Amino acid sequence: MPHAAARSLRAGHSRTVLMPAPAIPAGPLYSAFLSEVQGALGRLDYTVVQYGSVGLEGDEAARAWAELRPVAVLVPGSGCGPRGVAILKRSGARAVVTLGPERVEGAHALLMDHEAVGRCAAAHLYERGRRRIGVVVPAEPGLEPCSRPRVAGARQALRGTGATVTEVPLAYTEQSAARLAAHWPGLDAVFAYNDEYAMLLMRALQDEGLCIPEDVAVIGADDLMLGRLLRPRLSTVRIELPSGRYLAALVDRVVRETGGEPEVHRVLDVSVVPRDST
Amino acid sequence: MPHAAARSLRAGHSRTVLMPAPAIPAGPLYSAFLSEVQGALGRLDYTVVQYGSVGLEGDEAARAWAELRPVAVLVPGSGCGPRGVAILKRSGARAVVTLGPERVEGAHALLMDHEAVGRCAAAHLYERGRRRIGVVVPAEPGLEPCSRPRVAGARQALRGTGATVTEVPLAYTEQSAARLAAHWPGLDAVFAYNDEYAMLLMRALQDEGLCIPEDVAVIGADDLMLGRLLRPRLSTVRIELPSGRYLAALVDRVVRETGGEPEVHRVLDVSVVPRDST
DNA sequence: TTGAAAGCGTTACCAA
DNA sequence: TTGGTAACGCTTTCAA
Repeated sequence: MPHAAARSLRAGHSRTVLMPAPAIPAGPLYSAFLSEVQGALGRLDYTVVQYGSVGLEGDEAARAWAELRPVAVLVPGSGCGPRGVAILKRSGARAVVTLGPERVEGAHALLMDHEAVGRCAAAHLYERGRRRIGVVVPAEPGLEPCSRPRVAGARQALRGTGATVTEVPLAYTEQSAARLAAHWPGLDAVFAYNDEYAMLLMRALQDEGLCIPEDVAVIGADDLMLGRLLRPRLSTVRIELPSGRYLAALVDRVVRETGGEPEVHRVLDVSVVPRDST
Repeated sequence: MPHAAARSLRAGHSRTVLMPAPAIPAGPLYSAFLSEVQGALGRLDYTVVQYGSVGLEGDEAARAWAELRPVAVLVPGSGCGPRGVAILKRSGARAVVTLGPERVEGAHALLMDHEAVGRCAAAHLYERGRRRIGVVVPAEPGLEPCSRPRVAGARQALRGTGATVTEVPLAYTEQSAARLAAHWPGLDAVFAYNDEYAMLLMRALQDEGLCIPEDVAVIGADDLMLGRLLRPRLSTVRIELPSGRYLAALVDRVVRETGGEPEVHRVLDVSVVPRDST
């Protein structure tokens, strides 16, 4: 019964790819992507390990990861700054790839362009004739890295059109949604961050007697099954992540050809799925 | 910059707790539980590692896990038989804990009593006067370990009452649900496996002109937010997993006091949340 | 108080 | 072909 630690000590390197667990439990879309990546890397003979680095801050976390001497690290969100990347590389990591809305100095990046999501949703609402457009900002902590760029994207898309963008804070509770609906700030459309927040908000608005889409158009994101089941059917922004194979291949290539400039890949394929709620 | 492998090699043991990633991407309930466990074990100074063992079969998988010489292994579902447990213990694992519907020889068990879920749902439907009761069996592979016991539990609860239990296969697609609703086998109630399948089925039944709960009572499970947002509001079986701290404490105790018989803990706290769909 | 050496399980390499 | 040895990085132990 071999001993992995001894082997990698002797060899001076391992085939471990480390994926620090995201701080927020991932949604269905992202966790499907992660398990695809796991499968694909496994088929390339890497050992994929998700590391739960609870409550470690910044460089602390990177140091903890470095102790495992992974050959590659896939960092979700903004879990690692430039200093962290340097620590990892110094410890022998051949590839550090960040998955998130912004790139990090020294690391390869799969740039998840959440601004595009916001742009896409806002443009769709504008085309539908809406001019007072809200963008839901979830109150749950840890979602800012996604929600901020979505707001920014919506603003971009509507710059110079005369349409207004209003941030709409919303917690994922019926109470919060009811309160919002009761004091609805007269918006004629809202991009609800994702399909789940959209369902929550739609129900609250309907309970207040507002008609969707006549009084308020609602669009979600992620194209979850539940959107198709709602009435009116929920319009949504479909977000396509790259395939797990794609990321696995990137990691493998970078690991092999050790040198080379960090690559930046824009990876969110975004498209409106218009249905009945807008 | 210390080297974890060298340290654990020298020390002869590690503080790594291994959690093989479940074959099926976990639902919101279970993944929240897992990240609680991670946090709690982290606070007890264990290093929690999720290992993506893609496509390894039975003892193969156990051998791969054993190579990492974890001090404890938390095996979800039925990922490991008695032989696997023996392999792990021989490799030095002080605690092997299975999380699933049935116990495994030699391992401690957190017994997730899915039969209780089925019993609870069926009893509720019976109390509501229903006699021709369906139980959804998801067509998606990998859910059997949960769905089988739920069916069995429903049968148990209704044994000798004269009520009938019918298995209702259903894939998680609108098409499958529509087909089922179009040829609805005249059942007056259905336990839909969970809230998501319930939403899918409810919509399909409504689209066929059936009234809920008058024509068909529908109950889900998991008490997700979406059930509260549906109309009629979805009755559901709330399932409470133990706290992460509980499992972490169990692991810690077993690791310290090395000997001792395997413990079996029944851990699903199950209760009906009656709403408007039954 | 500081420093040197042994040994954990592997594997690469060299000698027989 | 086979077998023995050294070295990977760390910790523990023992000696100066």
